[in-house]
Amino acid sequence: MNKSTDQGNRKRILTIIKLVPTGRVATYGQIAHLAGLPNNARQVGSILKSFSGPNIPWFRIVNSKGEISQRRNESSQSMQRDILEGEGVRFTESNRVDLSQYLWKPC
DNA sequence: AAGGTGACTTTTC
DNA sequence: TGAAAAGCCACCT
Repeated sequence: MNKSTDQGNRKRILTIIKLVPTGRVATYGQIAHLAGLPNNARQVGSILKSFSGPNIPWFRIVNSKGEISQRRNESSQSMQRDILEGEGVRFTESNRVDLSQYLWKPC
């Protein structure tokens, strides 16, 4: 495996994220799995942290509990929730989304 | 080069 | 049910 492979993984992950439709969410692990990196959920978060480009619906990625992951700078967290609610995603009283309802199921 | 870190997940109690 | 621990792996010091 060479250097270009790693960058290819990054590109693959971003490509998958772009496929998540409006009003739906996906988990870090799910994205990693679809990108062919089954045990690299953490890397998905790592990439989203460093790369915030256009056309990347980063806000549709939540953790396995259906909640918005905690981060150093919490400014983007409230923004993430606002955007999702704007797309019709409802949050429970425990600040989680119902994955059985909103989780993206690729066909 | 070796050890710490983190926008995670799964298992264990 | 839920908190805590263990597992994981690319990145950064």
